[in-house]
Amino acid sequence: MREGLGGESLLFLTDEQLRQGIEAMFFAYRGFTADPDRILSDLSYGRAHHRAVHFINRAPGTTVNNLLAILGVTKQSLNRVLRTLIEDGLVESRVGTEDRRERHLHLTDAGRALEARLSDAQRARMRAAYRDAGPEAVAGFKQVLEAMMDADMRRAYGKLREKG
Amino acid sequence: MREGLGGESLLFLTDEQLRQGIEAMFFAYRGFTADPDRILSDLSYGRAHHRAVHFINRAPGTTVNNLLAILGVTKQSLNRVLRTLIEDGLVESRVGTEDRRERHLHLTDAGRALEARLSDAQRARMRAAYRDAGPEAVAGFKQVLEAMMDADMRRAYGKLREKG
DNA sequence: CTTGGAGTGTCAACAAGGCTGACGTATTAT
DNA sequence: ATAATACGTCAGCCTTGTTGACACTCCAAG
Repeated sequence: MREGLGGESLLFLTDEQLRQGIEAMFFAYRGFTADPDRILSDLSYGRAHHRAVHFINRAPGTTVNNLLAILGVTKQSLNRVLRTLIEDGLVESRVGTEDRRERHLHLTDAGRALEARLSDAQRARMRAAYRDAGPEAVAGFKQVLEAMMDADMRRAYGKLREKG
Repeated sequence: MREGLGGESLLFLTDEQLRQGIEAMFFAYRGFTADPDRILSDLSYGRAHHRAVHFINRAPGTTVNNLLAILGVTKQSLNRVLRTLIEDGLVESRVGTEDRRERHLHLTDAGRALEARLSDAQRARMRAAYRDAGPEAVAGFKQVLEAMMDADMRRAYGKLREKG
């Protein structure tokens, strides 16, 4: 099996290398969420609100069930977040026309404004990291992350990429 | 500024590319924590316990303050986790010899066993992802993650790498 | 037209794991 | 002596996750 790779070095698969990757993920994820978290705490929102707003912006008109699957939480959990966002006028819930049981979610202008604010903060850090690392590193970064996802999340991710 | 990079393509810095990276981080982090989370929930432990055990294993004899800085939580939060780990005989807290105010943390045999179990699960996924992506991708992956960290976390990460 | 099931919303209760603030107690440093 | 440090702990609050139960609307199949 190792020989099947044509004798190339497999040193990048040592436990120590893997552990470094694990720790890198941990520390990097903290940085990844730090900037939006600061903005959110001023508004007494949390990460769950950010995630909802992000994916509603990404796929306007998405149904609650759809969002549930992407976010991987229970409807009760999502509903609590969604309710505050609707009350605060950031999200609009429209009864479906084809299937009137469904609620289609859209951002209001205020919602889009918040999304942009959060996105900008998060993208600024990503942009700096991407620029520091360069295009080849970025390609590798995405490749590893995609391989790390659960199969169903990889599918969801793929669908979102198509839309982009 | 763009010209300063020698005219190379900067398409990897578009907002759409950045957004894909953001979503990749989100989905990948879920996969990253999924396997240990399953093990932990059977033991009525959480991610916080995993993190503590991981870093105590990584830097045996570390002090509480040290761990606090690495984990980025309050001492009250850490203490709650640490207390259960000590009660359950997974972690040992030894009074410092030089400075007797300090408590030095060590894993017991049982603690090491749990750490290994969690590590193995997490590493298995990382190893699969690394192997799928290949060594060049892994190098890029780490480069981007490191660039994404806060400065102080990058320092902490560097220190841990030296030890490894 | 009735009935089952899907999609949704909501109530209640609970737990993990963050947070702040305050206080106590060794121990060390000044 | 006094101040600062390291740690533990109590109390209380928040977000965000969980289960379980129940009701409502609406679609589709019988």
